[in-house]
Amino acid sequence: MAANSRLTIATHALAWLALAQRRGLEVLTSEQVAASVHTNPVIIRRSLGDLRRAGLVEVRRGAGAGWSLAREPEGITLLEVYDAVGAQPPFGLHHTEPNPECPVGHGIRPALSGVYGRVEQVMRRELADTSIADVLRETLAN
Amino acid sequence: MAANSRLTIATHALAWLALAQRRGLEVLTSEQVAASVHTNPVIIRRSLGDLRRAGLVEVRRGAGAGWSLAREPEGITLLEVYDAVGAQPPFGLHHTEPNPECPVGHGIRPALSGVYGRVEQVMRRELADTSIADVLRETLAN
DNA sequence: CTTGTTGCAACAGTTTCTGTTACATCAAAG
DNA sequence: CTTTGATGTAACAGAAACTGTTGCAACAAG
Repeated sequence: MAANSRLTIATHALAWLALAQRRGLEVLTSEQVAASVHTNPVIIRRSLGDLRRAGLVEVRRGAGAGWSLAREPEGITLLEVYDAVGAQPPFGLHHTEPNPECPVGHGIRPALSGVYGRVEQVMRRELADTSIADVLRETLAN
Repeated sequence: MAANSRLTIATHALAWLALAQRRGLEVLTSEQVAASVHTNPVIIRRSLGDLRRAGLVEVRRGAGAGWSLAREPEGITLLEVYDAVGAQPPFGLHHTEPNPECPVGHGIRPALSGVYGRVEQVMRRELADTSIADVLRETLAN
């Protein structure tokens, strides 16, 4: 299992919830979502649980339970989904502290933090520019 | 070992080579670089080996061997380093094919590929805007 | 009370990355 | 030509993260 597919799974689930809602279905069970994503229902519960804690979806328990969007799909951005699923940032610093007696070892971590911060900022700006409604529209166009 | 520190290790090594070169040292051994990064020399050889294959550094073998920059530090961008070390992209698609009979499962992969491609593009543009000389300057300012 | 669903813990399997050891290869220096 | 000091690389261990799976408690509608 190489790549991080958490954003993909969560976005897929949200797009499917948005389409179901448009079709008049009030809720979807994690099993119904799992059938579309083609994975185990527990994976979906974990993912949608993250989104519930972030306030993006709502859940009804007991018999006849299931998931629904907490907001309009136009108002949910991929940045919110990204933050909700807690994926790790693309770049990490040194695992062990570099040699502080070397001028490079001493100052490189704050320097790289600055660069990585700028990269993450443009990434977040791009994710904030795409909504679940956008993804669903592009998805149905294929 | 959680985060991906390959770009960090490689950039650290390049900045250290740039500073050594400015100080009149022709080459650094992988052990000298490892002492600054605070890791094992084999890690440095692997990383600098990637950079050598990408044409960013040169190596001299035999006795008195070592590494040196192949170009001016102003001309080496972090984007080239990023490509050289072959880090995996930040987002991955589904591990298994989603259900093609579901409209969402059918069209979501090309839709997400488009979004992820745009994110990677802005990331690359930001990395291309920073050179090893920039990193070294900010490093020495700390 | 029954039924169907979520919540969650526990665990296995895979992958990726760092770190380490060992040894072959190579080229400069004497 | 031998010695010496370095790179190149394979092999392996250990840690961490993620997906997937099973099992069961908690819960609420009917």
